[in-house]
Amino acid sequence: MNQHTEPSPDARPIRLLIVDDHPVVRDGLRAILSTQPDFAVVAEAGNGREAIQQAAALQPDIVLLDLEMPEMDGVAALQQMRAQRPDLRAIVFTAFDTDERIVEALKAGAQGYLLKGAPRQELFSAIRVVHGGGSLLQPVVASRLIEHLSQPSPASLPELTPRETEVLQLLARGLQNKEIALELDISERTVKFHVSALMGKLDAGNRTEAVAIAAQHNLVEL
Amino acid sequence: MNQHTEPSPDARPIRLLIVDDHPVVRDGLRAILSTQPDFAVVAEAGNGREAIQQAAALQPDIVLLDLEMPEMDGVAALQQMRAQRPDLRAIVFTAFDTDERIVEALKAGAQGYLLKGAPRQELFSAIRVVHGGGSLLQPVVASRLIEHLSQPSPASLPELTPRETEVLQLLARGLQNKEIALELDISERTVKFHVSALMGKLDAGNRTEAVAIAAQHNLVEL
DNA sequence: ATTCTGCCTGTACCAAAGGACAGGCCGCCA
DNA sequence: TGGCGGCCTGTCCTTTGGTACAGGCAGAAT
Repeated sequence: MNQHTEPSPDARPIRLLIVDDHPVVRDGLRAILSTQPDFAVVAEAGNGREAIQQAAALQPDIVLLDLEMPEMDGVAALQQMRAQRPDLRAIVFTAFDTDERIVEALKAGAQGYLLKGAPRQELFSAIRVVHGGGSLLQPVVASRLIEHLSQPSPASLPELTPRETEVLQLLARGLQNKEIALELDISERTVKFHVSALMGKLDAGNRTEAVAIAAQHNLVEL
Repeated sequence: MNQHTEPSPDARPIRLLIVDDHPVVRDGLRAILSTQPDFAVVAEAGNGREAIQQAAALQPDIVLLDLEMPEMDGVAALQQMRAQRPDLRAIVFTAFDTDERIVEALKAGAQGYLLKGAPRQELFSAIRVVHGGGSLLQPVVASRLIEHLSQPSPASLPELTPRETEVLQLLARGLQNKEIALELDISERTVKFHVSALMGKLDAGNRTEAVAIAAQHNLVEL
């Protein structure tokens, strides 16, 4: 993946669906993309709902979509489309570069993320790469993504003893005290002791909240 | 970020710490990096524990580290180092390209991820970019990351009714039945009813497991 | 008009969870 | 040596959680 796929004019063209709420942008994209012999813009949509219909009707290979739209936003639309056609690939082409938007879009199944303003060659190449099974993020986007991933504060949450950590893992699997006791070969009473300690340290009112908090700080193997 | 930072030979060089369990690799890296006037390899380490000591003692700008190591692996070491020096930046340089490793490393705070075998120019450029505050992933690595993010199966888990979804959210905050009842203005008995339905659909034996499972399929606002 | 489903409620009963209080064993460290 | 922290155990008691069984109401579908 990510290898350079050369345009091959004689092969079947890559079928594209353009989704953006601004007609001007759609026209512009269509014009730019038409210059490439291996691309074919098969449809346009002005919002998420239309996009879903068009995607179902015209079977594009790749959807090029904006995120901010009336009616139904890009992420929701993308989820729908991919639920219907898991093989559909998508490139987000938008002005938004916040980490939340990026993560949302990628989770929804986008294989590419380009910011509006990207040079057209970069857009062309992204389409070909994604069509070839690869994926492509602009470096800026990758940076944002990494910032988002890198854990904000490994601090702030109290230290757990090894034993507490063990108990926490089993707790997260929904085992009850008796079962945990059996698993760790200690008495049920001791398990209660550890669970209480755990709840205290995690500032949880009960075991369920403790697991939720632990999951949030992902110190638990779900 | 990610702009090209040109080498400036007269400026203070970028201080590097090389961490790899193979002496040969360390030697090779040191030799390659020495060809660049703006780099200074200030130390080497053969495992995570050494790396932490060296990082504390010699205050490198950037750590170049392998993941697979005896004594203490790269991820654990990186977490430690960044806990002590949050400004420290790190580039993972390894042969492993599984999505789990990549995500682990990035979560631990790495700003770059290169596979061994990357051309040296790419390595140089990565170091400079990361030192300049940016971050850099090889396209292959970015692809893996995207695959990992894209949700595997929005299906497979049963449909929840709107009411059940509400209850689930509150459940995940650790509220108990009585509190949920108060919140939703229904009887505690009804809450129990919904919780049971929830556990049935999620195939959980108790509320704690239900929350864990829900978190796993991230259908819960933690 | 009937059926189905989501949503709501009740009583009764038993198992599990969690707090209060009290204590023992071991290894580390000043 | 004494103190401290992690770990383990116990009894007693109250509050929650969860199941079983039984039923009502409203809206949508047929």
